[in-house]
Amino acid sequence: MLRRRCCRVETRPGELESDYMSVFALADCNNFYASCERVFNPDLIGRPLVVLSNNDGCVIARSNEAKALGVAMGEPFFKREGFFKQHGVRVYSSNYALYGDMSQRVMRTLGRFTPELEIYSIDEAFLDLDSFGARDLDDYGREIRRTVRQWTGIPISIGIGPTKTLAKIANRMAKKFPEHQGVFRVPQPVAGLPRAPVIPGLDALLDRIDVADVWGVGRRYAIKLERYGIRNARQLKDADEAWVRKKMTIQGLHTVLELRGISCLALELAPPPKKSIMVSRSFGRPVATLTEMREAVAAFAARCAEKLRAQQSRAAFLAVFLMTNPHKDEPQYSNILTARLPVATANTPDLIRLALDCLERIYKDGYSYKKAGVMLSGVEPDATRQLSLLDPTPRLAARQNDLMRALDSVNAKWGRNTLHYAATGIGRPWQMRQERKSGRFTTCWQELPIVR
DNA sequence: TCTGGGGTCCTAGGACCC
DNA sequence: TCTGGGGTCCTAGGACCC
Repeated sequence: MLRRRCCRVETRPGELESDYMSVFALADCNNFYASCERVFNPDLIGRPLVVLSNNDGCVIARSNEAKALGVAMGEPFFKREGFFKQHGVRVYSSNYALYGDMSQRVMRTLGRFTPELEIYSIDEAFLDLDSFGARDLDDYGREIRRTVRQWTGIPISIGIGPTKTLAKIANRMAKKFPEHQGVFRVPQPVAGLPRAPVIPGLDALLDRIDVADVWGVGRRYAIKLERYGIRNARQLKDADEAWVRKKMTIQGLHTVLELRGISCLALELAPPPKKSIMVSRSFGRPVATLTEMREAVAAFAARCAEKLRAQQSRAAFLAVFLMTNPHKDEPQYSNILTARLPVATANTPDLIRLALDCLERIYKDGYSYKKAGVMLSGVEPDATRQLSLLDPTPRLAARQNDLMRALDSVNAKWGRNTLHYAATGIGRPWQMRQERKSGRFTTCWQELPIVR
């Protein structure tokens, strides 16, 4: 998920809207998934612990102790299983119901400290601290951190700075060096024009940051920059604007300006609705029959429809794709087919029907499929949708909407898939493997003992 | 045996039109 | 044989994020 670019600057250098008195904080949960597991199993505190991706494929979160053992992000679990046993590393499947709920608790807590909060990802939020300039911001940061820890059990780090990019860097410092006790601040500009703010100590700080660790610089750009002798954040900050614009597009230029203390990326308070929606999974075991594949694809389509309705939108196009396992020495096949819906819709049966249609046209017998998915595009908010001659009659539309609303509210109350379409299957043998999942500590009353 | 899922934005280039 | 200039729209591919 990435909602990064929302500009406050004009793209032509020299026409910048001055905004250099902003103060951003980035609150980031430490080893979030690992920390969530620990909240409900204190036994894990102080032990090496990893959380695995879907299907228990690879490592996607590590406690500090696991990091210290040299466990890398993204390592395939099967290659490390022996090592984990040997070093007593505790291993968990990902438990998104738990992490999602813990995330909400953290975000609600953070919301008490600022009127303006951007939830950037499951474990990160930007806070607008503009109006707290009179306070000691380091002190305020420590108070936020203490409160989140106390109310949710989750440890966080806080980085503060005049731009989002600098707040990100500050957060890194807060995490990396324990002497800062989880809070680090890049000072506000003390002088200078809006186009050239003066920030004390900035060069010395950025000199210590690898260019690859700058927000917006990925692996590819890091390699490219290195070729031109740019290895750290200070060198990137001082790079020529036109050159950066050419080599890294407008987004790269924004990163450079942000490093200088010129805010280009505003806070996004309400996430804009998604323009495309995808649900895809790798299967827990290979799927080799059309019957099973139909269930899986129907389930993906149904989930897409739920996401669509959750953001009050409809989709005009639907695509189905499937693929075999490229890591295996077996016959390979993959394909994708996109189709237009007669009218933009968020009605689950319509989406399932079209998805199954597409599937039948690309499915080939004789292969073991590893992964499949459904994608929706041409997604528009209900309110602005073009009307069509093919639209269902108002009466039918109202009935469909009522039915979907009822379905969604039952599932919201009693848990996902309490009510579902038969086409999506019951046994679901293709479902993800998650053999090491912790309990649904916060979200599932069904698992509590029933007291009579 | 076993290698995640879900997004966004930008640019270049081709098709097409006048 | 000669063979403009400028605009729009769409798609593919490349980059990024967590």
